[in-house]
Amino acid sequence: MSYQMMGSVMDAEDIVQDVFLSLEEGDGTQIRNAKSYLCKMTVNRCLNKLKSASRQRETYVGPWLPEPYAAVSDDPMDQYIIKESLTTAYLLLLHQLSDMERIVFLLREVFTLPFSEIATIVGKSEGNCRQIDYRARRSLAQQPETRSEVRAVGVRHVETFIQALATGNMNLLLDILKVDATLYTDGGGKAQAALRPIVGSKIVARYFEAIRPKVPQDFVCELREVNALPGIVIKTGPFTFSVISIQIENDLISNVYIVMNPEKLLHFNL
DNA sequence: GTGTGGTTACAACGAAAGAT
DNA sequence: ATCTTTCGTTGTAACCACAC
Repeated sequence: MSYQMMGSVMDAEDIVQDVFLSLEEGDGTQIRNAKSYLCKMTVNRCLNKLKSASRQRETYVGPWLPEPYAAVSDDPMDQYIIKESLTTAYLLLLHQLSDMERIVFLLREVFTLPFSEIATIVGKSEGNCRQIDYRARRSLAQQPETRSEVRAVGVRHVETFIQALATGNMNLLLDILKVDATLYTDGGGKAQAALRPIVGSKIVARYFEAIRPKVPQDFVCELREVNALPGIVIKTGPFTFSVISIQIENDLISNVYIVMNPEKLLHFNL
């Protein structure tokens, strides 16, 4: 939930660690409702971080994408966590909501807390929380579906993608991209990236053609699930150069998300 | 005027309690 | 055991206040 709030793996880990640290310091016996108490601590820390994060995001260069998260183990818990709720598209939609809408929505969705408890956690009236949640759900109603059979197609497309990148034959891309496919690149002003989303299969293919010479010669592609979407991790030596994930619609690629911002790729280098 | 956020009202639903 | 009533919760809409 912390990751869904922040859109950042590092921040989420910091917050969770911080919450557990203060739990150890405090006297646990006094806490009657542990679930609600933990939620409140997490929410407060998320809000604090978001206040400073929103200032930074106002000056963010180019499109902002959530930090990519790739499942690395066969741990069933990881598999559970990485399901549809963490797709890049879904996280992007979540981050279109206001902070309060996102908190109320996630407290309801993830922890299935009653509105009375959510109200005490966020310090608002019960009715207001219901309304906030209702409005959040209405905003999210346009959420794209990600069915499992779509994934198999996605993996095939990712392989084609890698082939196109490796050979430079961008015509391969035109066959698997929707005509109105959109490319989102997040360089955060630190890596070379497009300042606006790129729309149209031909223009997207041309973009990849243009950036191909800039990709280090010794790059290695790893086929990985990124934010529950089929994806590619591009590495040069131990360093992650960029992380690409793709969204499938009607058996074709509708959206391509590329994260090149080195700050968002740090945990891939660990 | 418009958008955003809060309050209030109300219908629908399900669970719990009581009556038969 | 089954039916009825009550009550709390939820989803939704309408309205209001405020900032821009």
